[in-house]
Amino acid sequence: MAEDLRDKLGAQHLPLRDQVLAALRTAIIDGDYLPGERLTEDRLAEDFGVSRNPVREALRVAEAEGFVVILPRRGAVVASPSSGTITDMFAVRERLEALAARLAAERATAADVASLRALLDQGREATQRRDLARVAELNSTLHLRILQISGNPWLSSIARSLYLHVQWVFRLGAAERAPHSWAEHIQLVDAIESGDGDRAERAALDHLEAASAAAYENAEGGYGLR
Amino acid sequence: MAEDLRDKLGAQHLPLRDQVLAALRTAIIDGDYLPGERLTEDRLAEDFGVSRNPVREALRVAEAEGFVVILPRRGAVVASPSSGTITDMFAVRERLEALAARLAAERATAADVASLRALLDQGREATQRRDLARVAELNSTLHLRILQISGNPWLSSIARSLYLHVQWVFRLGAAERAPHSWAEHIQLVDAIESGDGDRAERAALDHLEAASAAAYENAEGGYGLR
DNA sequence: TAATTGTTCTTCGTATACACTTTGCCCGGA
DNA sequence: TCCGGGCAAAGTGTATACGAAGAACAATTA
Repeated sequence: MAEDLRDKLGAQHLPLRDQVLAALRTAIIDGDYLPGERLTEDRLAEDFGVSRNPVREALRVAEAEGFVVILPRRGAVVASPSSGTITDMFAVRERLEALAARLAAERATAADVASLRALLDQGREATQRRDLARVAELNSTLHLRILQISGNPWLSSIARSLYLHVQWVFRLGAAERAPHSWAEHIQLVDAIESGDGDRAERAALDHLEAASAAAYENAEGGYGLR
Repeated sequence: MAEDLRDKLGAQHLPLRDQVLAALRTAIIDGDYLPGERLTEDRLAEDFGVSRNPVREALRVAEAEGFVVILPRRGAVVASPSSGTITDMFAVRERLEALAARLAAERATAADVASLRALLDQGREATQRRDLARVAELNSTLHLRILQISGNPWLSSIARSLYLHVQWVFRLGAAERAPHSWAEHIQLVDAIESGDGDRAERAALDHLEAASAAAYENAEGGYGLR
């Protein structure tokens, strides 16, 4: 029963509210909770096997992150990304990831570049195996790694949050984008390795432009959820 | 009108947690709570005259926003911005506000421009009265207004949060930046009115460059807090 | 001095209570 | 059938109490 989950959660040293937040985020991103769906505190508390307090705290943060909308005295619902949201998110993401690419190019150590190359290798392999889920995961890891290499915590945390949302909207809209983007990733890593900020920024912009276009294609007629 | 009613119904009641969050933010920004200062739940609850629950929820959001740091089982302390923080924040802000200026230029209605001009007028007046606090406030309002006009909610909320932090760091570092930046603001509004995105973006960048330089000057030796 | 123990302060999570709103439903009247 | 009133259920917002566990710090002991 609930104790099972609680024991599992408690075994780790993270506060329950964080566990709940993480679980809530992934549940939303994975589509377990659909946009517009009502999230009552009691239900979440039961789902996660905790009391209302950790749930409430997690909900507030989830709201700040844009995953849920909270209406006073009416409760929380899963946010409903509109098609306009895609445009807006990509407009911001474009700027931020371009900056990240530039900074990464200017600051990357040999070890940093090596870690990126390793990810590319794994990605190539996963692509050959047609393991799309793994490719998507590596894709994500690569982006986050570049953000980390940029060495700017603000940039990193903001872009990371935005990236999560993009994934969410993607998944909602349609199937995942194919490993198609991998060629662009190679360009990007090459540019970062070269240490040429301009070039890295351009590569990032190219990549995002393609990703954005893909997002639109997928989104065609895919957002009738509300 | 139906939506009017609906908005009013729920939105009328400000939950305590939101009031606490707002109060906490401004207390931190105004320096009432200094970096590194410990924020126990009991104390905050007493300070704000509420129970601990709203305080806890506000603290989680404040953490997500970067105003406090919460160490598990140890509690919350006011975040300590380092001098590196300034560089990082401005790097991000530069990109975001440049984008905001461009979008604002492309989308501003006549009424939007008029509201910006009104702010400029009030600013000029306040400057003549040497009412620095008011100038700073108008300054802030102007920036937020431009973000709003940009019509991109993501951009707006992210940049807004960043802007609050910049204010905070400023205030910590030294006295406020003078109305000196007002001339740049006029340039910015002119550019937005012209509808020329490139020009608006350039104006925003110029403005931020100057602001950034000023921040550095002020920060010289001002951040011994950690 | 260094290690150990104990005390105290807090956080973290649970549980409970209750006022107040919102929502949904039933019902009677046009 | 449709409408609106009214009523009950559901759910949030807030307060309060309590216990377990951890961290900090002082006291004690070797």
